[in-house]
Amino acid sequence: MRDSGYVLVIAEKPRAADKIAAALNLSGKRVVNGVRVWEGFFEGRRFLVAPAVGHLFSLDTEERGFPVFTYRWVPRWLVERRSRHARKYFEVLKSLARGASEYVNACDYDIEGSVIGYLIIKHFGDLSRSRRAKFSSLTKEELVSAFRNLQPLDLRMVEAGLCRHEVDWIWGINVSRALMSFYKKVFGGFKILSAGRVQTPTLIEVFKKHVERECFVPEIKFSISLKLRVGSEELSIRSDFGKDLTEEEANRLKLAIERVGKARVVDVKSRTEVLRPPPPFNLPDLQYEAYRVAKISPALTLSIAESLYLDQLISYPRTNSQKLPKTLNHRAILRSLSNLEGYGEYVSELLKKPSLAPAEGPREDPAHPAIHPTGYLPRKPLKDRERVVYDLIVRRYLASLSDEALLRISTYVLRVLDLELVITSRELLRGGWLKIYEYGEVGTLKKFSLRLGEEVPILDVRVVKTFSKPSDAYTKSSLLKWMERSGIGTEATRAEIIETLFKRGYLKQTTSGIDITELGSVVSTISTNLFSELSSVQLTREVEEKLDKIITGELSRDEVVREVASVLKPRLINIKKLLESDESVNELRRLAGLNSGDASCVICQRLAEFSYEGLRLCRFHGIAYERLREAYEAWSKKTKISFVEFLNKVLTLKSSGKYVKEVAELLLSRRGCFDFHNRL
DNA sequence: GCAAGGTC
Repeated sequence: MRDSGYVLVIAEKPRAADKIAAALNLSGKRVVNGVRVWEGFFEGRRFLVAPAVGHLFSLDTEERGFPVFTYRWVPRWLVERRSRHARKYFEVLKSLARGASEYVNACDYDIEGSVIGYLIIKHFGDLSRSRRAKFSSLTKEELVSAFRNLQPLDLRMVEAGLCRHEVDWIWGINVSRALMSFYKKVFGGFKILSAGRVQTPTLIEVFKKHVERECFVPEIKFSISLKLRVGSEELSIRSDFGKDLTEEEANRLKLAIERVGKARVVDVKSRTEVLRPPPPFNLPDLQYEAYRVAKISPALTLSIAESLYLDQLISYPRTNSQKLPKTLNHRAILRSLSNLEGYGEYVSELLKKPSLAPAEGPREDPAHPAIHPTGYLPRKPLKDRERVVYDLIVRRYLASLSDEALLRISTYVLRVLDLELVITSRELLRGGWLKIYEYGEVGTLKKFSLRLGEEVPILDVRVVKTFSKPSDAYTKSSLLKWMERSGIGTEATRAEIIETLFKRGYLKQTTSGIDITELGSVVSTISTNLFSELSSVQLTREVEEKLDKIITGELSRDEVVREVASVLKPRLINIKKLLESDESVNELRRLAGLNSGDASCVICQRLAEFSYEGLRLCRFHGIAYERLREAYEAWSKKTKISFVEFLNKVLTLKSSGKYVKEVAELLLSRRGCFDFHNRL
């Protein structure tokens, strides 16, 4: 009976199903219910290949409120509004599974792919008649070999994957619900709030940046600005000669340099720097560059890349790889690209090269190669931003196949008095890949030359007073980079999670970048106070370690899930008690960093956590106050300035933080009450 | 409705 049936091969997505069918020579194409499926014989057996569209099942619960630890897998299209499109794939797999005699999970070989295929077979088929196709790329060779050597179902990978889903669900749903209850109790009304293993550490990172920037007091620095005549040109240069100059020292130095009036070249060094071509894009690199070059947000870049991919113009964009397959026919792609306006000349140069080996980066991805143009050309002109992203991908691909660029760097050491001054000339000797990828970061190019022993006239000397600036606010792009560096989220989800933080009203866009809102601060604070694990990237590391142990058989899914529940449950019960009691509003407010009636900041009414000279200050203004004191101490070592003058100066500086300015204003307004000149 | 992860 079994031999009369067919082997149902489950692919993770339609495009993968097409490739698997092509590799196995299954040419019978059918469209069932709008879904492409493939049919034919492979090594004497009847095969049918049908695609999922990522996860077809989702965790869900019927219980309201929290704590909630009961959940089950349900059809995703039933519970997620934006997943209606998954229904037709769900129905087709369900009906094809009925007639199958055997099943092959041929989804991507990672824990999510293992779960996607497993749940489909479990619900619609028969796990005891199932096997796993193990391949790391969708090339014909790998696929044929995978199907000749089908493996038993990878049940430990499946357990690890199921565990990841359950842990994220338990943390996310419970803490989100707790936050919503908190909001209702303390502020009144319903608001959708959320927390999770990836979004909460990201939110807290923005919160920390907010504190760092808004409590920032500029440092003062004195340096000497020199105008030199180099050949026929004037060159301006600023230096403190490696000394932390006081104002007085700087003034003396200025006079001494003016008296000498010239500098002498005492050392000349020249070297050629090789700028290697960049690797082709993975998704994070593309998102970073699209923002840097064209200010397109990471989420929009992904959605544009997605549509270019669906139009067959580029390869699959949700990849982490910076490598291209050895089998890729670069000449064919180049010949095709040469028909596009703007690349023709450069591409013909490339085609003259005897061999074409793309530069590679270290990042890998088991499922997909780096992003590259397919060689298919746009059938109609691309729209503005589509054109920008496509152009970036094409140029980066061409750059990866190009020659190195060469930079001539000459360093001159000048002596004036007993001090040394270094000036650098940078000249591009060979453009190489920079000719097609002009966005390469090479620094300012400035060419000049000097001989050893030459005297350089000093035309002008000034003392310059500068003030330091805080680190930049995050942008969507740099925040995404931070997530990537911290190892949280995946290529496909990071940008979306940043958008979620905006949608919740936790983050806002300002002229200087991303900032946290009042609501975001409240959620950060509660999360830090009550669910500290969720507040750091550490949770992801621990979960990953445990998943690895499930894969090796050292731990079971049940053990891991139970442990998570045992950590969460008492705390959820505790906060629930607070939420149900009428006397606890003040304690709840304290946990959120809000004032609790008795002790509030004299500036902003938040919970007072510091007290200085009888001034009650919240954590923000308290930190700002401390920073002001420290900064004044440093300033007064360098320049004669009274505390009042210092405060007034801080108020005029753009880089002073908001909380710092508020504290400075408060102190100035109360200067009659405090004798702080001497106290500091 | 709430996560994070797939994919359209």
